Amino acid sequence: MELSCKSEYALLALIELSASHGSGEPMQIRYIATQQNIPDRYLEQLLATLRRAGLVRSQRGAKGGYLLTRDPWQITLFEVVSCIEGFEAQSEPEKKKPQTTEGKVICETWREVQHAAEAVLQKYTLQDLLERRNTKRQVDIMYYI
Amino acid sequence: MELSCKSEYALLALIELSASHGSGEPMQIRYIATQQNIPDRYLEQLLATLRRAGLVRSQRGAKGGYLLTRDPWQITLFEVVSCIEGFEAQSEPEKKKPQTTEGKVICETWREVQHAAEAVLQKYTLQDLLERRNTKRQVDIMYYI
DNA sequence: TGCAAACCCCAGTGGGGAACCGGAGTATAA
DNA sequence: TTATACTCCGGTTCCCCACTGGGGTTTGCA
Repeated sequence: MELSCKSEYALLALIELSASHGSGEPMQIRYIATQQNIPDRYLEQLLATLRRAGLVRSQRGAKGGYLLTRDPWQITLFEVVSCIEGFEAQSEPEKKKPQTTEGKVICETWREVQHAAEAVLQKYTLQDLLERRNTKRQVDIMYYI
Repeated sequence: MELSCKSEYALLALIELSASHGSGEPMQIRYIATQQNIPDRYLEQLLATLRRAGLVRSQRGAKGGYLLTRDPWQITLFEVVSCIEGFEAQSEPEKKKPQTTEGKVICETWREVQHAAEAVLQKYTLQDLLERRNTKRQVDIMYYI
């Protein structure tokens, strides 16, 4: 039930990328890392995972960095956390524990819990997070004045 | 998003206790453990946690064992997993990380996910699990014939 | 052409928690 | 009184998360 550090970092980075997505300029790991203070060598690995999943693409060399492959409203939070957390591929034919009837009942019920959680993650996109951040910033400015 | 072994064991044990709750007879750790094949010394610790949380009570000595303190329909799955997983007491004034605006947005969104999951756990009781087990057993018997 | 800036890959480490085991102690029914 | 159960406290093993390091390779630019 806890949000892992990994997923949080990934989401933070993707929000940052979403914000500058209009410009078409790639954004560097170093910049994102200092901006959200995430350990940069760690963020590098997360971005590599996101790249392999096709959510971002990278530009190597000087003036390189990362870019979203799709627009922010086309990327759901579910895609992000499921690729980072890696909960696909449990359809492999190895996890067959000979469980009791009670075990099956619990398992089914838990699937219902998971489904409810995933439904929430499905309905939000990076765009939504970005907009919420922007309105929140507006509020902060109002208080500041 | 994964159901921990701990919670699964605890739920299995509580289903077992629910099944015999009408009799008023206490049920031994050993019996539950072999029935659901759970390591018995481990189950002991889980039951101790449940006892401290007030979900079960214990009868020491010969012919002792564990009993539910309430009827099965009065115990929600949420109570069980939250006391086993121990996610209460984060209202302590220590977890205040100076997070960015983006961090807060993610945090709020995640809370919504948690809330959706908890809602499912709130609506089911041990009674429900027990009934689902019973109907499932009926089905198994039908197939057997 | 050189070189620095960026990404890429792989291999660790260490700290903490999950899962589990053992043993000595205590309460209780028979 | 004794066998049977729970109780308490500690230790162990294993694994994974978060993080670090040390090599690369690719690329823009002076």
